[in-house]
Amino acid sequence: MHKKNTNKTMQDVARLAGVSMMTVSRVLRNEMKVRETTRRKVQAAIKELEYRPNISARSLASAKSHLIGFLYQNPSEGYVGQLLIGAMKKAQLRDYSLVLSNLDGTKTNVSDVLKSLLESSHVDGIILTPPFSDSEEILDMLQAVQLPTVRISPEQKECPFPFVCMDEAKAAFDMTSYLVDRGHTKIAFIKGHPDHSGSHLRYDGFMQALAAHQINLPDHYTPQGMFNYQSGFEAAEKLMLLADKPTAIFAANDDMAAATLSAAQKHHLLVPETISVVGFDDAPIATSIWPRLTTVRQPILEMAEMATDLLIDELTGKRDKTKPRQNTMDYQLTIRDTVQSLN
Amino acid sequence: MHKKNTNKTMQDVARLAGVSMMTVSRVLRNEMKVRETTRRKVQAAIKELEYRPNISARSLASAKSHLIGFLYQNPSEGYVGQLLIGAMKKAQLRDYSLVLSNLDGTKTNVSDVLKSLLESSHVDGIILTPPFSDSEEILDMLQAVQLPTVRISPEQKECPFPFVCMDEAKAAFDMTSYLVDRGHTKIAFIKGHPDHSGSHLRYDGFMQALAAHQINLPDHYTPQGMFNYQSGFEAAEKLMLLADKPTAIFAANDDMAAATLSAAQKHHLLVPETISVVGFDDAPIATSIWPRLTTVRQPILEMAEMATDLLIDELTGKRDKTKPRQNTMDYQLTIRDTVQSLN
DNA sequence: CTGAAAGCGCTTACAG
DNA sequence: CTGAAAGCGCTTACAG
Repeated sequence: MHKKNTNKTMQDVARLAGVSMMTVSRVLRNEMKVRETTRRKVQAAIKELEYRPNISARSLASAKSHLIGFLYQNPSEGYVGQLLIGAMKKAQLRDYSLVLSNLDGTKTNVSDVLKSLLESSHVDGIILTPPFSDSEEILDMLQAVQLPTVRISPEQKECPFPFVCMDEAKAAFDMTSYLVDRGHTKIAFIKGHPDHSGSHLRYDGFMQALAAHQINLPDHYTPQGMFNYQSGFEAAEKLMLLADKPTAIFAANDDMAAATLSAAQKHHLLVPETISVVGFDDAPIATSIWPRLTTVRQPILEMAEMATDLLIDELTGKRDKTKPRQNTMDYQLTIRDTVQSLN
Repeated sequence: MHKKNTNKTMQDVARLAGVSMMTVSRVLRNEMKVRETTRRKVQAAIKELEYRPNISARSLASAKSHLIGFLYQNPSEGYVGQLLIGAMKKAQLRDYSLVLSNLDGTKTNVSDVLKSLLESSHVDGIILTPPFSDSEEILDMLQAVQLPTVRISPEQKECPFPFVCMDEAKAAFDMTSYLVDRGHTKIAFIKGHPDHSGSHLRYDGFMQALAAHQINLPDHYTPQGMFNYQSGFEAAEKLMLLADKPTAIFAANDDMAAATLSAAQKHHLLVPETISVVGFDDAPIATSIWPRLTTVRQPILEMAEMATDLLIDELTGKRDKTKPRQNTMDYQLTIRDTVQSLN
């Protein structure tokens, strides 16, 4: 019953357009070597018949699965969620599906998990998200099997796989400067998960800004967090218990910034009156807390979309040679309500 | 290169096991009519060859896509996220893939979106999440095309499609009673999105508990929310501005309960000392805020898993006639730190 | 309980 | 620029 539109086949289109299946196939795959008039005839026939190619048949014949593996870990739900939505959207648009692979609990043998993913799913390509974008183990394996791969926010730019990233160090530098401009000199920084390159980049930017403004960094002002809420809460509490409290806390991501707000509440510190807080990402949580978080907006969704496009271009041989394989996107300081000016 | 394991085909297994492809296929699909000794031989061969069936070939031959449509809307990210994880996990386990369809921006023509999903994706079945589990428009369409469908947390139990739910009214009743037992009599309720059946069920349970305990409900004590943070925040503020403030607020879901905590902070009300707050769902946010939220734990993930199983059983003809098609799962009051006893 | 044959709807070389 | 043939790896009737 619901197959009424299913039984229109390439043969039908070919017949209606007065060409061979081969030509229809060419038009469908956007190959260049088709005469313009022929192309139009075929496209008209496709439209009239409401023809939809059968993905299974295509996959079988081409020995391609039209599946993309999406490797992730989940320290920060909001971040990964955005990434996923962007990738999913683009994939769907271009007739690919995502196979999600959560490598959370697998500290020991990431490569085993990857291997079984490759064997069982027959993915055509891989999207790597932090911290896997910089995992030598994974990168080596992928290169060995020559599986097209694209990376999101890697630190290592030399690796041959294309990527899309953001200048996280510069963004952290700018955010720190913003704080300094508002009169803050006692600024603490909650570090992110050490496996994630973003942690280092953001920390570096913070340190550089401090140096540039000749600001001293007191002891104990850079507690370690893990990018999740719990670790951020604990790190923030340490800071709040210090005799010489900071006037501003820069958390390496929004989840930890949100946790810092909670910790402030627990310790009866008013944000931003008593203590200013800024985050990084502009994840959904940034506007789901009160006060709304001042943070660095990363175009997370757009980064995922671009990465997915890059990969599919490569898979379909549509790679535009003029398009860069290394893309650095813009960020933006998003000023909301968690910073007080001391001037 | 990465296809080393791909080229093992059913033919190879058949040869090694000394049977026909037909028999291998039967074993693979767990059909009953295979002699036990034959089955073992085949299974051994599969194992030895590390044979993995080619999904595309199977789909093509069987005219089934092995795709399941997952319809959702996104008022509460945490809730949908859990649902998604559960469904995804089970689907993957049983060789199915999910096609996500977000019906958020499409107030007007849900049926158009559904129609195009059916035509373009050739899904074998559908998982309906709230509020679509009760959408007559969608239910009618799905029945018309006879597409196997399973529903999560519907209100209408009469519809022929199987479902899995929870006794939300009873859970709300219990939570309200819990508040009453702790001496609260001035209890407000922030209502959920009117399209979601859960909103009514939870509200009903709340009202019944009040009646059972002969507690009066002051005017303005049941502001309307929409299940998201923003609406919860506004509703909570209204309550906090009342001359006759409640001592406890029951938000119809955790997102709105979290917002209530934020609103309390804005208005310098201490939780739970000055005002108690409870939620519903036990979504991830419940423990990502401070104080940690007392709430009703719904087994969201498990519900999605069961629903997916139900659907795949039906799709593969494995439906166990003894298994109920209507499943009501257990809930649990999860007591954390946002309720103060007045006794 | 088991098998030989046909075919699912495409794409891939290979010609022209 | 276009086409005829073969085949991708399974499952579906149909026999026995």
